[in-house]
Amino acid sequence: MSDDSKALNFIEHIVEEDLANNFPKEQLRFRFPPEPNGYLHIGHASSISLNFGLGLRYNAPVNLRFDDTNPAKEEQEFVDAIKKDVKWLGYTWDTERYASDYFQQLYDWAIYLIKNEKAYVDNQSSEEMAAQKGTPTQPGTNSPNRDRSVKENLALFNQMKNGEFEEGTHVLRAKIDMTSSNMLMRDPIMYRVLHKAHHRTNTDWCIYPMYDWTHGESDYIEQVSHSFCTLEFAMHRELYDWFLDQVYDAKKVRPKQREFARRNLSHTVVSKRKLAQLVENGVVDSWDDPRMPTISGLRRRGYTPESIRNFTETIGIAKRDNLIDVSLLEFQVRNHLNKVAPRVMAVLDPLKVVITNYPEGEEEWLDAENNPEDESAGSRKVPFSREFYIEKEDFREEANKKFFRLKLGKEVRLKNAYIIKAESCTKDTDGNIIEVQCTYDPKSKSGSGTEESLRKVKGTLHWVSIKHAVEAEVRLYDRLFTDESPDTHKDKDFLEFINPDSLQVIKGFLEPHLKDAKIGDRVQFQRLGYFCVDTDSSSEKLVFNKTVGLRDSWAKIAEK
RNA sequence: UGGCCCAUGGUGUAAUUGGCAACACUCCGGUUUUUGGUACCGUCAUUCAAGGUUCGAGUCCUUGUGGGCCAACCA
Repeated sequence: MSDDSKALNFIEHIVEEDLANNFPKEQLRFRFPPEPNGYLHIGHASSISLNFGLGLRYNAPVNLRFDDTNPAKEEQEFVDAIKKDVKWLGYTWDTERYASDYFQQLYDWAIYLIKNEKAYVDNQSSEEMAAQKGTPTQPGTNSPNRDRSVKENLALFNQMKNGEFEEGTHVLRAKIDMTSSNMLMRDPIMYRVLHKAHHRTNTDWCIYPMYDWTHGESDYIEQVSHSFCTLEFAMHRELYDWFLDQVYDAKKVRPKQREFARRNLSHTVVSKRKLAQLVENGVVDSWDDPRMPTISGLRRRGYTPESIRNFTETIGIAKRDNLIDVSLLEFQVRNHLNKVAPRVMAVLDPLKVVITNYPEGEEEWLDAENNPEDESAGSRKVPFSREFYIEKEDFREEANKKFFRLKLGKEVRLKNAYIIKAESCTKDTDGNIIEVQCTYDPKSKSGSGTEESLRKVKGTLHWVSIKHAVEAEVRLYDRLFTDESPDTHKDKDFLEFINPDSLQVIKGFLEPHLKDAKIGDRVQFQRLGYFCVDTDSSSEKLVFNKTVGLRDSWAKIAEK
């Protein structure tokens, strides 16, 4: 998976440098630390690939750690979903950890800080504390409670822990520097009172540690050597280090925080909060709606773990702002599915064709190759008869030379079958073409080896015998947002850019063996794209999702 | 008015740490093809700007310009 010949990203350079400076390779340890307050998305995939990729590269353990310090937002449902997604992506964690496992240790350390006069209880309102905080250009002022005695702080903190105070009335603060140019160093809050049940510790605690107090210490407890997070935490590093300094034992590994830029994908949002809004507002059906950029949404859409991993590898890791074009993601699914997806025929916008010189009532089962990219995939039989469907857009009464498909008086090959010639067509009262009459060349059967079968005709069409067709619901997806970067407009909310046509549900006609398709099966509808069987599918009602279309150079020609 | 981070083709990353700007995608053009798919070939940047150091600068220095981040009892 990690190829030594491949260029290193800046994170890997940092690790290499540490190794070169005699950091013991056996002490390398990483972690992936999601908060269980939502589902993982494509942005997390980068972080997952980075951390687990590092683990694979250096044969080092990687912990899955849930950053569960806020019981108001976190749920077991999310823990389960996150574990499922990481596994599905193909990664294995060393141990499953929870920040909540460390509540007692964190509490003990907090007492230690109080005793060292590095922390104090503040019982001002949040408004008062905010006022004292100052601004980025103006220093803050000290809290009147900053010089409380150790004894008093200990007593108050104990009361906080024992549930004697209401939420919002008391906090424990680190005593650092109210004049620091880094706002986070202006006596940050370590603990707040929250009378809420936690999904793991239930009501054991009513004081909960804040992120900054928890994260670095958790890394330290787990002896994580390198702690990678996104750029918005860069300013937190100073605080991360300060908290570590308070408890650090020089004989142990001292975790190092470094930051990388979060990956932004075009035409979507990559923020748990905003994705949650899409679900709550009913813009999509669920977190795993196939239009969502969540791991579960991509899975349901038909993406493979390999394609997502290859995507994260090709987009890399860096520190600059970015907006990754979805085409890089789409390329990876096509690339993988091209190798593994069986080819089948399906008509999504049917036009009836009748072969006037083909015997009525007769049918033939023709050989069809399952995958030209994979000989071992073998072949199957497809039924052919006098009446079948082709796509409406594959027929025109007349068209110019660039149109290789069926037109009156011209020939076209039916994939795996015969060469046919359009003779005439019939229309309804509105002038819509409703049927095309053709003749076929009986000697032109695919694979028969006859001179006629070897004839070259410019176009080849997919088709489905009407009598044998299996019907299915087919869900076609378009990008969720009309703007390539919907959440970067100062004057407009991202919800204003919702694409109203992101989902189109149609009826498709499939070749018969597809009636046994199972949920999750991925196939290529030839000439159309890759599709997979949706979780809503059943034996009574087949449901397919369009994963991604094939590259379509005809569409580009047709536009001109 | 402060602090921190960043700047390489249309997009995303590289560049043996000072030595011929590379890879993938996209776009455009072509070859092959019983998928207008796949595969294959080709075109597309003197690295934000201006100075400086150097035999030599994407890489180091200075200044400027542009962008992002920083004041939740969120993570």
